[in-house]
Amino acid sequence: MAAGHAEKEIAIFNGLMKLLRRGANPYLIKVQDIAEAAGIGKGTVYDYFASKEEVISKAILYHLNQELKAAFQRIAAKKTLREKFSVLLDLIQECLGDNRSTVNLLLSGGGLHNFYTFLKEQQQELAQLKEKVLKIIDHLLEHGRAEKIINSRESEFYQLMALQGALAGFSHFVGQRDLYPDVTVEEAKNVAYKLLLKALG
Amino acid sequence: MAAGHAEKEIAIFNGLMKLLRRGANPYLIKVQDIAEAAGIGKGTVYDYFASKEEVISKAILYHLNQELKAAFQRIAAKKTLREKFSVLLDLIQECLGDNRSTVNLLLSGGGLHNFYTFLKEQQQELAQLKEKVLKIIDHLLEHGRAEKIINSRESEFYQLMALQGALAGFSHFVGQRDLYPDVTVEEAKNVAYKLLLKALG
Amino acid sequence: MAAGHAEKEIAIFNGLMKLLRRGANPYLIKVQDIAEAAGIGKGTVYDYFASKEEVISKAILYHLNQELKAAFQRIAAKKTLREKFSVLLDLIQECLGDNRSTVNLLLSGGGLHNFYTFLKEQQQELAQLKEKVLKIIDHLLEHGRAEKIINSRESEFYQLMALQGALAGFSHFVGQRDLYPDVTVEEAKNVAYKLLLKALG
Amino acid sequence: MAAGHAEKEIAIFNGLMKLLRRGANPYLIKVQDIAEAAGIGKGTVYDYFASKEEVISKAILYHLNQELKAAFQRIAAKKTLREKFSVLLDLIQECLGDNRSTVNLLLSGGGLHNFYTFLKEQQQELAQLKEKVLKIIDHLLEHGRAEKIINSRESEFYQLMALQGALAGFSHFVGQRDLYPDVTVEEAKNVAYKLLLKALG
DNA sequence: TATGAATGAGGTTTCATTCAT
DNA sequence: TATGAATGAAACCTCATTCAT
Repeated sequence: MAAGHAEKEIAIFNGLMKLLRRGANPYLIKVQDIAEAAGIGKGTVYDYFASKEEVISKAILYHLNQELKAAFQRIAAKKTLREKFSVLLDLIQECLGDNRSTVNLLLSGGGLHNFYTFLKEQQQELAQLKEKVLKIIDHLLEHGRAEKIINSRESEFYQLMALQGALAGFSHFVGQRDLYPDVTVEEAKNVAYKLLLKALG
Repeated sequence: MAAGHAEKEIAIFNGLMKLLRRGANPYLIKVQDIAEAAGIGKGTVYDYFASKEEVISKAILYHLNQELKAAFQRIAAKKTLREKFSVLLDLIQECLGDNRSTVNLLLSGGGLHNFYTFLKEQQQELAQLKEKVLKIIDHLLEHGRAEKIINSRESEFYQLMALQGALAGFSHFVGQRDLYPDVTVEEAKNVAYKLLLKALG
Repeated sequence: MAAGHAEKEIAIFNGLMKLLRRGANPYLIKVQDIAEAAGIGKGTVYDYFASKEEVISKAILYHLNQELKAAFQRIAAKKTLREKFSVLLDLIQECLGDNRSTVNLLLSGGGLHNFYTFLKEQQQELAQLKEKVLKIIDHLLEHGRAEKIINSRESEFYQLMALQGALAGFSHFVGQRDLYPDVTVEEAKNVAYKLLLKALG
Repeated sequence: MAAGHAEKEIAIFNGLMKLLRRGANPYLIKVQDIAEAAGIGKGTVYDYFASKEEVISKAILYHLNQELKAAFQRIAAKKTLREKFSVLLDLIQECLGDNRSTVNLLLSGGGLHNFYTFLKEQQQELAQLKEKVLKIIDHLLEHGRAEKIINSRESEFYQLMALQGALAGFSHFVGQRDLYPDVTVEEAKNVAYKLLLKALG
């Protein structure tokens, strides 16, 4: 995916993400909007994509891939589980700061096609993404086990659910800040880590 | 909300939910579809609602209210935290069985307006819903404390996040069953409860 | 026309005229509006008329007939040409005071079907109206001749055009008062009479 | 107004006028009709105008402007009042020949918004038109005074009403030819001129 | 290759008319 | 007889897509 994208395609992807980050609803975006955001003509969009649905789907997937790759690098760069987890929480916060991010939906039960139905036509890409997410999760769990912070008595499924739970708890906090006016992000991060340790320690 | 709805309104609400439960995307539903699903004429829809967006928004909110009320009753009917929690997990599973349920979105960070943008015009109703959800959460936590299963040393925020986390972990399992072909629902429920206890016990 | 109208019909006619006098555009009036103005149900309108167009057409004609009958009586009641002409000008002014009167259109070249296309389906009634208007005109001219104010040297056509002209001049004044802020109605009436005399004296 | 109109706009204006001259009622014209008359697609209409009402209003005003400009030129080209007045009567006749002309409404008391309600949203253009009409009237009166055919003893208002009256008398004749089967257009024109002279000579 | 003017299918909405009560 | 809830035909308008330039 990294390769094989024409310069114009990237411009379109970037334009579209600008729109989505600005809070635009993918179902309500017009081809006109996409062309404008990319700084190209409306017809040009169709020189690179077969339909509006395809542009939007591919743009979302392209950027998710980018974000996940960057995410993995930022996480891998840290040495300890605590730091890695902290970076992951930061990433979640950054993404949820986007009005309707994409990453947060990966975490929820709904999955990405709840975000944009037509993504389900991109099964292959979706599978790749899922794998990338799992790779990150696995990376964390493995590290935790290596550090002896996570004990290996529990099943892999249990460990996964524990991690998901800690992340989802934090996601919920970020998404509903108004419910917790007195809680700082730092506190919430600590709580999430504490939950992780209690579950897996 | 329960009261004050004409018979036809309810018919429209029910028809619409039938569509949504069948996996229809609210953004792609046509007024024609709504009328057909309700077994009425297209024009009749406009005798009761001002626009398509209004019908869909109000139908979603109406049914969420119903579901939450029923949920609370089913939960309240149980005596122990373990049973209450189990019922809540069952509810989540039932809802996520719906192709794109509504309840699961309440749990995710995104919130309901990620499900249907135009809901944000129904602020009042949305606030009511949020309160109902919190009431359920509170009910569980209180019971847990009364049963001495949940200790009161941790902050309320911590308790909330722990519960959210356990629920979200299970939601993730239900939404991504294909990732865990060997795990039964019963096992997943047990894991979720175990997570809850470890976090709050 | 005077007879043969059910009480409800009259109510509908009166309601409609209330709307028209209020400035409503006959093309934009809804059956709902008509029913409301008449204080009856929408369905009832169709117990008395075959279509919306028919109601409106017949209402207009009914009221024009009434107005013309009253007009003739008011004019006939006066003794001298001067007085009769003055009353006619008063009538014109009253009618034009109505936002979009009907009488003024009789005077213009366009004719009544410029006011409401569907009137042309009521040929018979329209002919009756035209005759009533001519009767009034003739009544004035005859009186003028009897009073020796109008000389009989000129052709009947000439006399008609002269009268029409004087009336139209005044109509124009009434319809475009803003063009003549310094001219009083009384002055305009005098000018109109002067024009008549000059033309026919 | 002549300038600043895209080629397509003019095509739409011309198509619409074709419809109106053919006797179409502006309230009953469909966007489809407009597009067909202009030989373009339905959507294209909306590339140039915001709504059906706007197209129709602007088309009417555009053509009235054109007609009035041409009218003024034809009148100004003549040397004597008699000839100028004769040309004006010819113009009236030509316009009234159109089933529901526009010019005739300028002459009647009703004014243009009786022709098409939505014109009243184009106040600026309407004012321009009124001025053009007055300019023509003034041009005639001035010439008459210069030729000593019109004496200057009477007030300007009187002169205006006299001219309006003569024109309206003729308009009435043209609009109601069936009432005067034995009168030729030439005779009617002579009568109108005679009325003018009697009133103003 | 890139464009945006043009298109018309298809959507939402209105409202005259019907008909069960 | 009188009603107004219900209907769906038909209107307006949008916007994805095409294609001549």
